[in-house]
Amino acid sequence: MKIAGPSKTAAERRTPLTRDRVVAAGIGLADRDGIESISMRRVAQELGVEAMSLYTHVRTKDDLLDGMVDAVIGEIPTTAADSADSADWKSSLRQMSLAARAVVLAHPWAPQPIETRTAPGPAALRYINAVLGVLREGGFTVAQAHHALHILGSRLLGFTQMLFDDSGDGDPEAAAAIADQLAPTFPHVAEMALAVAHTGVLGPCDDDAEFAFALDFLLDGLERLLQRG
Amino acid sequence: MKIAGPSKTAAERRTPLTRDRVVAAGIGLADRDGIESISMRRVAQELGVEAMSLYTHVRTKDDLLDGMVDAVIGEIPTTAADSADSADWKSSLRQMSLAARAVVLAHPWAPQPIETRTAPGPAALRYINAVLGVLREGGFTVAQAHHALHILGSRLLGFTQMLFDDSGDGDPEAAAAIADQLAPTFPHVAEMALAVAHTGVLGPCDDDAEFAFALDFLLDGLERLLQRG
DNA sequence: GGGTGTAACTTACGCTGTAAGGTTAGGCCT
DNA sequence: AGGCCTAACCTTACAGCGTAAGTTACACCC
Repeated sequence: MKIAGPSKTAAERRTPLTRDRVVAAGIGLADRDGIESISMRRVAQELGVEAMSLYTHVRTKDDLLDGMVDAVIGEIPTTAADSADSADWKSSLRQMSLAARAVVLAHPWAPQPIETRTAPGPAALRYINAVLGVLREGGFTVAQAHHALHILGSRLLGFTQMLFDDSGDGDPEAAAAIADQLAPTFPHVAEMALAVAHTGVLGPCDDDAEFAFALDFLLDGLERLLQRG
Repeated sequence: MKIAGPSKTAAERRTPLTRDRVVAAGIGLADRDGIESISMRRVAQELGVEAMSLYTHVRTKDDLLDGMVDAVIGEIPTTAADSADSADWKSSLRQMSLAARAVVLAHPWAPQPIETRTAPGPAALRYINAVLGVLREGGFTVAQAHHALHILGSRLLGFTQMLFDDSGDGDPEAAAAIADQLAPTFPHVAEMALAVAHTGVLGPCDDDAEFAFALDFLLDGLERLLQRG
């Protein structure tokens, strides 16, 4: 039974679903509520649609995650790779890593699904290709570039995953209490926790410094690798 | 209604559940069927018990994962940290990383839950404490040791997570086909894929070499960091 | 033997991903 | 105009998930 009325075109009734719109809705939801909130029903709800409708545009939930990951990686600019000065591979890679980090900071949920992907999407390939291009034109052999890729590892994608989260919550007093508790059994851990709290790890600010330090450390090492031949 | 019969003690009827037994069952299941097969019902089944019974010994599923992760980390020997020769921090760390890698290879599912933990368990603290001890006694300042921890990152726990899995499946012909397909759009990726396949990445064997190379690269860098002061 | 404590079981709820099939609307051909 | 095709979207259903709440069975102590 259908109620008679002025019929509307599909476009009028709703903007049509597409893979891009589904993926974008997933990214928006993850940005807002975290990666764990991603379910087919929630994403569909975000689009004013039923869960099963998504399957017209996305093969499985994993395919949706693939899309989200690749879209995020696609946000990373690779313009630094286009520098004419091939001797400047170091600052190109530095720029690219920092750009990647900026994107990841905007999508803090991204590292987890990135690390569980099995195959790189087109955007990931494009990015890796750009990195390899910088290295090769900078004088690295194929084998050296391969090593560099392993060494820079996740930092090329902008994240440092720590053994544990040491970005203190900014409360030196609480840190001191924790350190006191740890001291008898784990003196070195306590010592570091205290020091980190004292010297003022102020959230993302000092994490940035730590990221930059580690990145430069690695790039300097690669430079020596290159010079050594 | 109860059928009369010779009553048995709880111990006779079944070996009683404990947190350790639950955790061990989880590890065994994950070793066999992968981390994705871990569900309260499956783990319970492994123990001949109902799912809800696990909650007597484990607060939530996440607590179970915490336990599994910490038990695995607890398998890593830290004897290398007890070396009397404090100048030999480099080989101590090398030994500890390789030992960690051996443990992780025995539990390939471990990296994923490790990376999603938020707080380190006792075994993790013990391990980190041992690493920091080696660094401090080797002459590193607290700040330097902190940097070293960030730089060695996941390698201290024995894993290299790659941007994508480049351990070719050992079929140079297939690799060549893939490379041909990639070449027009991603020439540098294709080049590397071909090279990796040619020079014979033979599965875990060459992954070991790659891991060792990256590890030594980092340790050498740390040594210079130490000497520079 | 009655009370207490503990460990295991049972039931139930609201989620999940997705298979199978139903409905609707527009485009195209005769 | 009538009929069919196709694509998009919806409905229903199922097996599995984590876990809250309530129940039972037994060991032990007074």
